[in-house]
Amino acid sequence: MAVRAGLTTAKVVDAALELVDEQGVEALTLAAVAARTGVATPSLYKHIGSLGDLRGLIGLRVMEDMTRRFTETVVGRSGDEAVRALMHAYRAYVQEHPKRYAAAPMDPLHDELQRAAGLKFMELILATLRSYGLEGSDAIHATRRLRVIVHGFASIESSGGFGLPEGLGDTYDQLVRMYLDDLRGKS
Amino acid sequence: MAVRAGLTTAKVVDAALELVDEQGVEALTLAAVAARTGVATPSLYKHIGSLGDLRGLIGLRVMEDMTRRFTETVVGRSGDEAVRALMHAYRAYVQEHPKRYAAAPMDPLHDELQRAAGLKFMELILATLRSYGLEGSDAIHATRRLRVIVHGFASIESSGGFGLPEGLGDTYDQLVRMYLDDLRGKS
DNA sequence: CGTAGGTGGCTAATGGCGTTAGCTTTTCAG
DNA sequence: CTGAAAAGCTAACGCCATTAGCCACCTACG
Repeated sequence: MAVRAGLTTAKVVDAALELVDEQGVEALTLAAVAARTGVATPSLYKHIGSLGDLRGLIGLRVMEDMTRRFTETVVGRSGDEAVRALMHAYRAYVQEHPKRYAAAPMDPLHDELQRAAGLKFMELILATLRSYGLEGSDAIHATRRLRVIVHGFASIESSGGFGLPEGLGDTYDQLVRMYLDDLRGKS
Repeated sequence: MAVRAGLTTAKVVDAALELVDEQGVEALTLAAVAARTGVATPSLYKHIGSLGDLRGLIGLRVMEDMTRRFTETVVGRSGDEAVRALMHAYRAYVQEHPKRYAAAPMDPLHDELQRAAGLKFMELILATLRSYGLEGSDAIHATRRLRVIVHGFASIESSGGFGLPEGLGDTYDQLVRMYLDDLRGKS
């Protein structure tokens, strides 16, 4: 009689991600996800291996989501315009999902599950910088510098780390300009 | 007969910080702190209000420790030399205590307990930038930019977020130079 | 149309944790 | 020397993750 919930791993991740968006990573609990999906807690184990696994899946999802959006943003652009678009898309994503950002893996390359997604993101940055003709380690350093800036800003902003929200857009514009000036000065 | 442990709040924080340094923030548990201090778990409540409080105290301690060290570093220097010293001291601290950095509060200004320490750190940055003669919001933006860079780099490095450790010092040097070039260009 | 097996759900139970209550013992001020 | 505050303890509760074992549904195959 009673119809089944019809869960899948993807639906569990969906619910978990909603929960994180609404209440933050600390609130991510199997009990809460089970309640949200209308199932008893142990039933989740039919779809995920553990809470740690679920965290990994959420991180993967976020990373893929970000990379997909940023790719759409960057495609068809080049040079400074592409870099500006990428950096602003990064901030916009984190502003839209501030709680979620804390669930994004900072070291995707060291996780078997997330490695492919991490590489894809790295390659997106490299591709965005292509028109600057950077070679070898110069390209790596430039990628790292960009990542430091976007992550540093997003990390602080999403956790309310800037005292006042006033003029944050200006601060970010300055960071983007600083990065581009530096990039041009080296090319 | 049996001699008392003679705990104090400070000693509890000491033990907790050691634990964090050794095993990471996720391992911070009242049970573990109790074991390390040779006391039963509930006894800790004579010295702290809750686990959350202890986390706040640890964050405060780290922030004060950082500010103290950076102040020693910066005192007696000015201009580019001071900024370079501050930024490198920041990285050095996080390299020495990578796990601990995850326990540092990112929004100290919004916590009653940590606010004073957060302000002190902010003022240290402002003082370090003093010789550039920045006024009003320019000083705020410059402070934010510096914070974004040092936190962004330290955060990624301390969590193993850079694929390879190779050339990380070069990347950081480039970031410092980029920041200084930008600062000079604007002054 | 039926039936066997796999799949997805359930309840019960375990162990670790934070926290509270209430008791005992140490310490030390007067 | 004494009494009370301070600092420890044990017991107990509830929440959580996880495991074991059970049952009902769905489906593929006869």
